[in-house]
Amino acid sequence: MANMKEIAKLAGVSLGTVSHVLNNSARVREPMRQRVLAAVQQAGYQPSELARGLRRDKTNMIGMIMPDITNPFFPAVVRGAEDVAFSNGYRLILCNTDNDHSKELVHLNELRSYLPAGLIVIPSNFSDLTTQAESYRKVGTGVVCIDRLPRNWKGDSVTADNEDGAYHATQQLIRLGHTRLATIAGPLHLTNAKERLDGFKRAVREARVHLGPEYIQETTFDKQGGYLKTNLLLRLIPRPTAIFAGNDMIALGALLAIREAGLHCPRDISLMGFDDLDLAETTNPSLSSVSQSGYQLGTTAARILIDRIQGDTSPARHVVLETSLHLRDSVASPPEIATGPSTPAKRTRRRKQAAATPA
Amino acid sequence: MANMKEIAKLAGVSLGTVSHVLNNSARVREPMRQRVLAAVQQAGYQPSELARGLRRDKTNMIGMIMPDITNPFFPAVVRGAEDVAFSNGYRLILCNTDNDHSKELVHLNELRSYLPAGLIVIPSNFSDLTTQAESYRKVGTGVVCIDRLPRNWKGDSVTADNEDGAYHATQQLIRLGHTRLATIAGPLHLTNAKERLDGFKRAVREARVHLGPEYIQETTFDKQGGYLKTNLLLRLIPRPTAIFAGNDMIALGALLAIREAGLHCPRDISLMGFDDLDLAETTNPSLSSVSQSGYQLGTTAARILIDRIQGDTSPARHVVLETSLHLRDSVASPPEIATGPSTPAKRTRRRKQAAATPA
DNA sequence: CTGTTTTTCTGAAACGTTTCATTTTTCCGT
DNA sequence: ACGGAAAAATGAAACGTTTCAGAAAAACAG
Repeated sequence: MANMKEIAKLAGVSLGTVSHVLNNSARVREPMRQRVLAAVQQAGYQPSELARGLRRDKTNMIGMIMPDITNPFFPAVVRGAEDVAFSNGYRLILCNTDNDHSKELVHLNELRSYLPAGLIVIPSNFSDLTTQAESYRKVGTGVVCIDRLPRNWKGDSVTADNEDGAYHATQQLIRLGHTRLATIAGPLHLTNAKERLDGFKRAVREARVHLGPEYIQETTFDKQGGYLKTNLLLRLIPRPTAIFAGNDMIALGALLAIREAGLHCPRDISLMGFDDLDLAETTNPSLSSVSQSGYQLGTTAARILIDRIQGDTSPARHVVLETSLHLRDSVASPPEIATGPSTPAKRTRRRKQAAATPA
Repeated sequence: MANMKEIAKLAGVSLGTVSHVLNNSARVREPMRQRVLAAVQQAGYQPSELARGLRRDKTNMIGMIMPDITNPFFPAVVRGAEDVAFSNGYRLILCNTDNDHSKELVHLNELRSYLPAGLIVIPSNFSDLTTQAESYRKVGTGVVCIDRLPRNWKGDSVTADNEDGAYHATQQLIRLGHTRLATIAGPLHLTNAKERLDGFKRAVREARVHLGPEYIQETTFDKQGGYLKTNLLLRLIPRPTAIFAGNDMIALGALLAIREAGLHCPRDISLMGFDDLDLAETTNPSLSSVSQSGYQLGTTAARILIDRIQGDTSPARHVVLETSLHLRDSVASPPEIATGPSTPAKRTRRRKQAAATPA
């Protein structure tokens, strides 16, 4: 491929001038500028990002580190990030950690040798990101953390309003008449799982409903976890009439367990999920869920990162995205109260606006 | 970050020696080698991939170009590719084309400036990949094409055995007694959609079933397409008793249309999908589908690419992966033949082994 | 016109590697 | 112990940019 030297010769100018034209790094008089541009055009010249990165000590690549692209919530996040990154001239390097913090560490270290402009990270379990990000920041590389935060995270972050979403979802169950509530939370060392449980608890507390500890289960964020814990919950006496699941995968497992137990959702038991994955509307019954926009998570993170790259040095931003409640067929009034066919109409309730908390 | 010069000084050797130790590019006596390794260890040195790529005229990045990571079939492909790429020291750069060939072209061009070691591409609609790949290959960059092939593709490829999968799925419907078959194919300019239709037709022909052209519909690979075309099919007289959908998204739309028409699947009409997405087992009824491994598609492509990078110059390989039939609740015998509760047991039938066709 | 200031342009150094032609060291046979 | 061959180590050039100090050109004031 052509290089700058050839362009310089072709345009009859010096190397430096070509560079200045290409980067607007100095005034160049119009006729000369045009000659350069013409030569670039003619040769189909593209600057080498490698040489550029080497010289500038920074490339236009953004490392995206996440647990597993195969998890149905994450692709939208990646897509969001890629869209704004690409349109600003940045490329995404994808890394899967499988929620293993040592694998995360490996990625974090190896990415250094590419001098990425920034990092977008969905931290793994027990992530040590806080320390690592410090060392990245020292060399001027931004790191923004999304979806969930590692211990002591002080940097930029974008998350959903998990507490609020869970609170309103639970409140809705209570409003329908449920008093025997249960929840299956995700791993509580993850901030998002913890916040959702907190929201659930707040709604329960405010409604002055008493709940034995056995009605609050913790498990992994997957179908199997939901299945096993639901089997436990279904054996409790009295049996819960509504389950709030920490995410849709858990809810899916719960649905399976409910069906296997010969029970019927929502007649015998209501079910609420979190994330509002695509599959929520195709299950049987369709799954009510707290909706959060993965895409927006991604775009927002990329936006912040690019701002930082371009010199924004304001204090750490903590963007919290609104959620909305998506009611479908999996929730209804509890058996004792049920009045005829009690499937509430599909509807969506908006939550508070996204809030950016500077400092 | 430390560079080679510092390591050289630290170890008391020359720059070249450090490089030779790191790359095994020349014999270095053991004591010296040890001193270098120790210095590397001590300084936590990592070679700059930028400098390395610049000098070698090739990086260890692999460009992965696909329509949309948000399409539920693709994340597994990416994951497969990333797994074998990463474990061989390569990184994945992700690009979405939205099935737009001009966007694909942009990506193809911009990726050049990173000197990627190779490209894995799921071509967009009307892709001009064949031409582009030629110019990449000229500079020693491998390109492997997966899932579907652009016009005149002669290079390495990995695809599923679409024809065979569709053939056996259709055969199964026929075996159950269906004679009024219909299919909703994907966009027929895509090779995979075309092959699936071919398989369908072959099974129909072999069974000596006659099918009017109105029983064969073409649409986009999405829910909406399936929904609309199913509405058409349901109005035909006689109404088809089984629909083979070009993929699971189309099947999903079909399911919706069937339900809305007041019909019941599989009692009134059987439905078969393709891809066997995760959601196939959570729909109501669960969806029978031709299963193909996206993950394997990804790993195989990456494997081939890395072989090429390491100097494999054998003729183009065309790997065709087996599919398997995943029967669930959405298929049963047609109404006229039905004998009691006719839900066939869940089972999986293996198809022929993966075949590599060297040239 | 001339000297000064301002603007534009140039050329070389530097970024951190790999690689190749040389030099230095080691090894071996006599 | 010596000379020559083989092996090991070295140093500089090159990859394609950006950037900086300085040269050249233009603009301006008197």
